[in-house]
Amino acid sequence: MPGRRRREGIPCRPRWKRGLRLVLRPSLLLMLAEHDSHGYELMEQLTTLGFDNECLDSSVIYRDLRDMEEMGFIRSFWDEEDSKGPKRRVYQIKEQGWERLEDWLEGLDQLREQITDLSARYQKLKGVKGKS
Amino acid sequence: MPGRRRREGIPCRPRWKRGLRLVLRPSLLLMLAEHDSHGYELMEQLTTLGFDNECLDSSVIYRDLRDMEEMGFIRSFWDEEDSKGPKRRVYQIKEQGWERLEDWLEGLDQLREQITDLSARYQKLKGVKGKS
DNA sequence: CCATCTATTGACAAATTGCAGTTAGACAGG
DNA sequence: CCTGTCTAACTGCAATTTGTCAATAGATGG
Repeated sequence: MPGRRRREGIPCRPRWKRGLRLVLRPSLLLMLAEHDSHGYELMEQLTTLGFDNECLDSSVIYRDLRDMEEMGFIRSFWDEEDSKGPKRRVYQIKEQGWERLEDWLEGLDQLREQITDLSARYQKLKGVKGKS
Repeated sequence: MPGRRRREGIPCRPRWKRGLRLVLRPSLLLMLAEHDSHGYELMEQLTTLGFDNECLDSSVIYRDLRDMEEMGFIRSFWDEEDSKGPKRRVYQIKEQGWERLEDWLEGLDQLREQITDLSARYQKLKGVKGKS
């Protein structure tokens, strides 16, 4: 009945989803850059990018895809081929999507550096504390 | 009049504030781990951790400090010494704060790895596209 | 006494998220 | 035929988080 891919009643270490969400859009866009795909497949493939399926509600993925379509980064159409099961909405990256992907990755790279610095500073602090 | 540190009317490259916010709490906590401090000082020191003051409304910092106090990671008291200017609320890290800092940094490290993977996969893809 | 800098707080609209539910085709087993 | 399960996509809403603006207030310099 649920129609979604998520263990029920499990909280999923509270607020780290938030961080993961930041890379979700870029991740989806990258996968679409690799090849056209539909929501359900993307959702399953997200594990290859470090996501934990048990903790990601499928509605989030569909919603993000919709949003990205509205923003003009991707386009979609209903799958022509009769694959068994319900119809699939296949997404395809657009030129604007490539540009945005590049932007996003640049931003994420900055974030990565920030984390590196933060971590280094923490290690240094621990070193000082440890010696005293 | 404004009482806050922010250029007015400047949008600040739209959606990357969101990413920065993810490291804000850990950053504040780290700075407090280094030494006790008050909101205004912390705000100014944030540039040393890659934040852009022009893009961060001070109310955000104060709010986060308050939240962290409520969560039991830090404590605060009004500054006794008569430094000129208005009174300062000085924050101090608690034992629980050290623990949480460690947790947060661990989470951020995972995020860093995720970004690294994502980036690598993008570079690989560009390589393939370039050669064809 | 007026502007400016330091310092903190409050209030509210807008955006984001989590969670649960709905629809629906296909297929397998009893 | 009925039931359950898997695939697939979508909707609605309450709760949380965030962005932005405004208010307050001591001190200082002209």
